[in-house]
Amino acid sequence: MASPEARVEPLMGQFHEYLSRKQLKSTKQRDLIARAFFAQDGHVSIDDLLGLVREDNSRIGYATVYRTLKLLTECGLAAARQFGDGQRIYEVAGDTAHHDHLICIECQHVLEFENEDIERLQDQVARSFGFNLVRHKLELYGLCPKARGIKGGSCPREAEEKS
Amino acid sequence: MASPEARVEPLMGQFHEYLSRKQLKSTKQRDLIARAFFAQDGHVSIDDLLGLVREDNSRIGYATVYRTLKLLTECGLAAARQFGDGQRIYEVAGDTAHHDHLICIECQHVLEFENEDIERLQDQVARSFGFNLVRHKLELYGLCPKARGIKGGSCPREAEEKS
DNA sequence: TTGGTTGCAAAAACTTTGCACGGTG
DNA sequence: CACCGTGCAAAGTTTTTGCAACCAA
Repeated sequence: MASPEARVEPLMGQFHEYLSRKQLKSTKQRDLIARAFFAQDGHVSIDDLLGLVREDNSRIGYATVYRTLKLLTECGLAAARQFGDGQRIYEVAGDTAHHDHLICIECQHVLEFENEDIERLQDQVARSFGFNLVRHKLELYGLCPKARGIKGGSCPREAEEKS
Repeated sequence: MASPEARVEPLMGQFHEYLSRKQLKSTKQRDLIARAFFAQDGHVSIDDLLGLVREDNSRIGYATVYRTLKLLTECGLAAARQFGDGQRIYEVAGDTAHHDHLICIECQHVLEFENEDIERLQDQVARSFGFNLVRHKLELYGLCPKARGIKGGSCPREAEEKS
């Protein structure tokens, strides 16, 4: 997967595209917040993000961060999460928009895949409920060949680490 | 999957076991709340749950519901979850494996669905990578009929609130 | 110019906590 | 009986909203 730095620009592009499609405006604040968000590797809380953007512009307030994150969520570039009883956090979801994940529960390796048939069915399901599908998240958890004990089966993680 | 009714007793058993292991007490309120929670099919918000238990005992307050749900989370019988920007909701642990979610990004309503074709394809995909599929998580995000501006289109959330 | 946008502060929503009383072990 | 749990209300947190000034298109 792309490193955090490398993905920032493409994601900014998607964000701007969404803004103009919706006739919304690009502003310094939105850009600053979105950029800081995309550059994060893992999960960010509102406070984290506010702290980051205030390094650049100390006058930014919570409201703008909340509003921008809401926009990012609407266009599928961010996803709200909550682990346990902790506070709400956001994660970059842009890279999950067009491919899905296959995760080995043994070695934790994550493979990405795409499958048109599944996407088509997802669309059908959404339509059958009267919904217009915007994005999706699909995660498959299973055992990789090695973990299954297949002789010669390789663990995708090990195979990759050699490179 | 076990029907909601069928699983209540075993889960109550686990809960009581946890309580006694931790030297905590069983009380009418805890039982009432836990039972109502386990009997739910999908997701429950604190408010839903409070409403349910108040049918039986109108003097129960938020605090007790929060405290009980915290206990249930600690012992792994409940999981806090958050879809989009909506409020925190809880679901019965282990209940996520067998249905998927369709979420409106406008009104935050969550519908559950099952689709055998999708599941079959997921299995195929996993197999094509040499994986043995154990479980999955699929979330579809879109706009409900009303949010799409369809005249007469109803928001699932509103439709539900009438009942 | 015409809206959408921002920052601030106030309001609302959501959770947690302190305390006196009540109930379980 | 000792102590944990409960309900209530108050306190804390987190998130949203109203509004006048501002800024991008």
